[in-house]
Amino acid sequence: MPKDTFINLSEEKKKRIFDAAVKEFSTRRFSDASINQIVKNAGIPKGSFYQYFADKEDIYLYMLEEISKDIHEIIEPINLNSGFFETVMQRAKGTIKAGKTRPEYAKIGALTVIDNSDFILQLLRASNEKYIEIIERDKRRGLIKPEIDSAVVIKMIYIFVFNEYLYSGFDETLYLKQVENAVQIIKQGIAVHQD
Amino acid sequence: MPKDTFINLSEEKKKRIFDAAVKEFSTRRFSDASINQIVKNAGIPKGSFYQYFADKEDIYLYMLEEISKDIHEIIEPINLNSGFFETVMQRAKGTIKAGKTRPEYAKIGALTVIDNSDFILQLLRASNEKYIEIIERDKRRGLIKPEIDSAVVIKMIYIFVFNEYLYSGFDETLYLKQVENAVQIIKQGIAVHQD
DNA sequence: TGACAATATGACCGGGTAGTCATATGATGT
DNA sequence: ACATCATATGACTACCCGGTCATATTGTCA
Repeated sequence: MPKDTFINLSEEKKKRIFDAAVKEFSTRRFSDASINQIVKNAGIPKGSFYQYFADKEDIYLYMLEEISKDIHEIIEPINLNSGFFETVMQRAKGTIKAGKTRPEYAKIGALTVIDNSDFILQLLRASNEKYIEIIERDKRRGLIKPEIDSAVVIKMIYIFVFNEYLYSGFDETLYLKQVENAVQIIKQGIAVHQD
Repeated sequence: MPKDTFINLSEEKKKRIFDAAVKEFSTRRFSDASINQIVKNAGIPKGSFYQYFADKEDIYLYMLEEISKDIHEIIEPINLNSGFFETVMQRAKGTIKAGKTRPEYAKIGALTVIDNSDFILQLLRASNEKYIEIIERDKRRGLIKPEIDSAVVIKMIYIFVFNEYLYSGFDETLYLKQVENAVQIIKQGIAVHQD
């Protein structure tokens, strides 16, 4: 977490630094992002950065927290009672909605898919666990075949959804259509069919 | 393509340079790979490299060609009459077989998935077209639902198959099991079912 | 006002990168 | 033996990076 010297900064300055971080982390993967660029964009000296944050991971986590606060005001919270497929589509639509007002946020997420640094992998693992739980619940509910490997499904969805956004050139219509296709295919593949 | 000065080199020296390229490109993505590292590992001066190759793309393409020659001696050629799913599994098994004797080759392929540089994207696009054709043929044969978006399927398979190899820590058994699961799910999702 | 602590600052360090170029070496033909 | 040409070489340029640190500035309290 940021140091006290950062916390005590004026809101204006904190905003400037946050914006600079968003700009950099939405352009380059965490691994490639440059602190030099961030300080340049924020208009603060290099030395000051290290008065505020321990390192690159520190400011990245801070940025994610701020984004999380911001995003909750834009998109409706995910309905915890929804099944897995609905949750994924809700998530995809949320990505688009957020992407419309804050395109950078969606890009930050998309860039995590092509970053296999230990730091990013650990972040993703935590986020995936939530979805694994939903799949397991759907299995208990008799909605998803019990023999399906949750981890495989998560990977298919996660990688596809984000990579697609990255490669579809952030074209929302195309993206949503492709995700819908992918979800349909997987749904057909793993759902219990009533015949 | 490499310059004549390279072509004229002794086989031994060419091999050394090829090996150095394989070592570097199997460790870091094309975008991150370092020519300095390659020349260090090959034991040639920096200046010589530029006598042999135009740039990083040049040696990468040369390396791919050499690998392609080498690989055809290891794995059986893909049966052109197979359906899409069999082709994918053949490909996955080929990856493993090649990975057993030449682990670096598989890693080079895996690293392309997390590289979205223009150069790599262009290479992948060409390779994907082959598979799109196979899917289209299966549609005509009545094996795959005609309404399925081939591009979506390709992306699911391609990204998953390679990413999985990257993240499964190159554990062949785990990898093959996961790919089989994924293919099963997609097969269930896109195949025409005889009921 | 003076003293002390908190904060700001950018030059600097050691490391990396791609690519160039003047010079050295070696081979070849006369 | 000499000239010519192909090739070999590594120092060098011009850039990037993360991180440090001595010094300057500002704020606070007595």
